[in-house]
Amino acid sequence: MEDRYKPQEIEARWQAYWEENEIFRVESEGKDRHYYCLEMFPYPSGKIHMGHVRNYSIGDVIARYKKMRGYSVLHPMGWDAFGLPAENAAIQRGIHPKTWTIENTNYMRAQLKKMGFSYDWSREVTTCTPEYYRWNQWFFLRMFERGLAYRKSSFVNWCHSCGTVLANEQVLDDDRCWRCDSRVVQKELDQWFLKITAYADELLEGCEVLTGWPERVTTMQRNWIGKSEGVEVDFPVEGLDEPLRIFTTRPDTLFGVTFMSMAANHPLASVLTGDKAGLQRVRECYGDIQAKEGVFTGHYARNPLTGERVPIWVANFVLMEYGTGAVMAVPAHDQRDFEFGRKYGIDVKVVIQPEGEVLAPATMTEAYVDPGILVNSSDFSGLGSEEAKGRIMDHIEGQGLGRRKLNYRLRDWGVSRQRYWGTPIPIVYCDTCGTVPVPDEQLPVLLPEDVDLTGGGSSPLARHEAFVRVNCPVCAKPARRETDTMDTFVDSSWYFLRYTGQPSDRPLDSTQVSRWLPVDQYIGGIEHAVLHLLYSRFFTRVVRDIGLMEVDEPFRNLLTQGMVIKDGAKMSKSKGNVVDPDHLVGHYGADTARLFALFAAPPEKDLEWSDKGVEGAHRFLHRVWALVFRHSGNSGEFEPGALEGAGRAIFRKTHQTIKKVTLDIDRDFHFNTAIAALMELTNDLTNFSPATAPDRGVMRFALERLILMLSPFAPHIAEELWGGLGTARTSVSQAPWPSWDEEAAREDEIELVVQINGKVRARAMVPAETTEETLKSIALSQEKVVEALRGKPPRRVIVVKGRLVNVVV
RNA sequence: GCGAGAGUGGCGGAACUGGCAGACGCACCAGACUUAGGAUCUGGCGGCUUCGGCUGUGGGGGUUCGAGUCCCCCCUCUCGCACCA
Repeated sequence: MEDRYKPQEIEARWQAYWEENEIFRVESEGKDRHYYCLEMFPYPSGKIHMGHVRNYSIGDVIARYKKMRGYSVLHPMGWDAFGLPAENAAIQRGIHPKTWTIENTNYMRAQLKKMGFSYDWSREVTTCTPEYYRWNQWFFLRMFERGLAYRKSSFVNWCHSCGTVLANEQVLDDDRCWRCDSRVVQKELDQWFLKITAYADELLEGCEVLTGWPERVTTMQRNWIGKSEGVEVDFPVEGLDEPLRIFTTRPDTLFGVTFMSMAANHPLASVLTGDKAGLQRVRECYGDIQAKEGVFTGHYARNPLTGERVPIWVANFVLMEYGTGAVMAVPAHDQRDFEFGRKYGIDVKVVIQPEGEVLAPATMTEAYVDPGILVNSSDFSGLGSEEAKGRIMDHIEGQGLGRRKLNYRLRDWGVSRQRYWGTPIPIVYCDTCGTVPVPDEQLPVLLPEDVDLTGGGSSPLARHEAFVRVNCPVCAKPARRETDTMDTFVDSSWYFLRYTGQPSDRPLDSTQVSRWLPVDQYIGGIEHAVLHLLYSRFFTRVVRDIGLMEVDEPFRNLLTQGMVIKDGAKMSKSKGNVVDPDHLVGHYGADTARLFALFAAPPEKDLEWSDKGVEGAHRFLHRVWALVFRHSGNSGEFEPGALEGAGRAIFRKTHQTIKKVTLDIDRDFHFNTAIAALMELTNDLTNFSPATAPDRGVMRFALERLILMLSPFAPHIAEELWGGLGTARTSVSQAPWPSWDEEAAREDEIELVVQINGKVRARAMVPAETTEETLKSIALSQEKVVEALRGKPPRRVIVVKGRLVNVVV
């Protein structure tokens, strides 16, 4: 073995070895223990960045560790390869999106291989290939059959200059297009939707069983789904046949209604309101969080419970998107209604009194929104507000005035994109037959390659005559294809199923899915807390209901890694604080890059990048190399029970380190402290000079275990050192993870801390098994303790076995 | 505003069920080897100190023999949601 650590010379060699010997290929057969370790696949934007390095280093440690623990590990990688940047590159640089994408995947695959990640590349998935996206189409058709994919008119973000729809996240803060900076407008278009709301309840309830997910992620999903239980009530409108329907979660305040308010874009708003200028004024501050603007319609409604006549207003803060677009207003018990009512001089009627207090409309400064006792509420007066909710809802339903209703914040998922680089939606429009699904046997609907992307205006596919023209699958008359493509979140909603098996005639291999799913550990960024992770949970249930598998939840455990930041800010080109993984790997090697990414912070926290810290990680690897080199020829027999002195201490430290590293990985993947423990062991070994044969044996024993434990973090150097230790062996990645012996790890001496009144005053080395009585007498005989006691007996003595004695004087 | 999380040396971060605060690494200081050091090795490294100690985990109070850890109040920061009726 070389005397100096030269990562550039060894890393490529081991990468080739792993590849040639298919070390990380996982078999599909066998009844062994298996483990599915998955990291979010990247968008092939060109090069991997530090976020990828960190994400994939975390996953790789887990995968390699589980493999050493005897699991069959499925650890795949692929490409989220459809998407907008490919089209932009085409427009800006004249490269075809496919060429651009494939070139990027080739480059990035090479980068990932240079990082030494243990992927089973035979399972690679690329979503922009017909072999993959035909199954997007297949799933879409199954959803269409079930009424889960439907078309409706809806408002979208539209950029005139780019001639296309923008996703919400592609619209900048001031309503400008992220690409061309022109104004984005709302435009009504026919769009395809997937009916995720049909699963709203199940997705919500599923959050309960996701105990392996960070709580904040399930909380965000719960909030996103936004279920609320309430009641819909019809308020008759004077002079109108049609009642005004409202939704409320506070039926207990129904007796306190003093006006009604509706959204400015409510269908009745323009019908009822005479003051068109006022209506326009309200409309202009629709959704403005500061404002409380309203206009009186001139009409009145009748409270169906009380018969009271209440004015109907249009208010800017009432949203058409939620509930029925109209609300009953209770100024006494709703802060918005209170502010609105004050501004426009509307009555406040108190119907809930807090205990031990009496609210009066004249003196209230804010709405009382908490529970209390009902007053002025007919037969319901005197009830607690929580109880009253149920009773009043019963009454409303019994009288036929309304019905209980669940409302969700969650909207159906709009998947239409007026883009080229995506999955064509497999639908044909026929003048005779209407909306016709493309038959399965005609899939895939291929994305044509000869398109004009530079034209602007309409979507590229809509301009592609040969694509658009088609004969109707039902009546064979000329018809037109749907020219929208699918949101790329469709691609990423089921790719983890496709990794388990890639049959050419079916979307997935049910046997393999049931073998591997759910994913044991999923690792990725928090930015997908709702979007990708919610869509995948939805898709998984659809695939289940189609009958292809029995999985409910796709990801059993989720680890959301923190951002990589530098100089206090997220790495970005515009801030000029990016670290290029290529340079890093070229200079220090992949092992150093991995080690630092794992050492500098626990995975779920943000990681502050430090060039100096990287050098520290690099130095550590040099020290390990030098240590192994120095002792590579050493060996010797030893009897653990017979060890003494330094040799015994090293033996114990080795067992302690195995224990700590194993538990740190198993409990929360705290690699930073695991690596710190390996550094400690290395420091101890560096200071250990074995002089006897048993000592040399202990050194070798310790080095072997050090290398085994280092291997998931820094696999290349571990392979090389494993070989450097001499005897013929297989790849270190195929060696079993070391185990520890509690007995051997136990300290035989401890430093007893002696406190007086809780302050450390003395220390003494004592055998670890010393009894409490003896510890007490040792403590009391300490010079400082004797001084402090001055002959008097201690007030109290607390003995913590194996740790300390506190003498209270 | 609501919800969640976090505040520990110059920095990143350790500290299991309350029991030696600051592991490990970085930076820094001193020394060794050197023509040289931005290489390597050794040692030191929270603050104050009359060298006995004192003090210290955002601030204040409390429980306890003992609090970074538990309880109450306050401050700051980060993230998420933000008129959801």
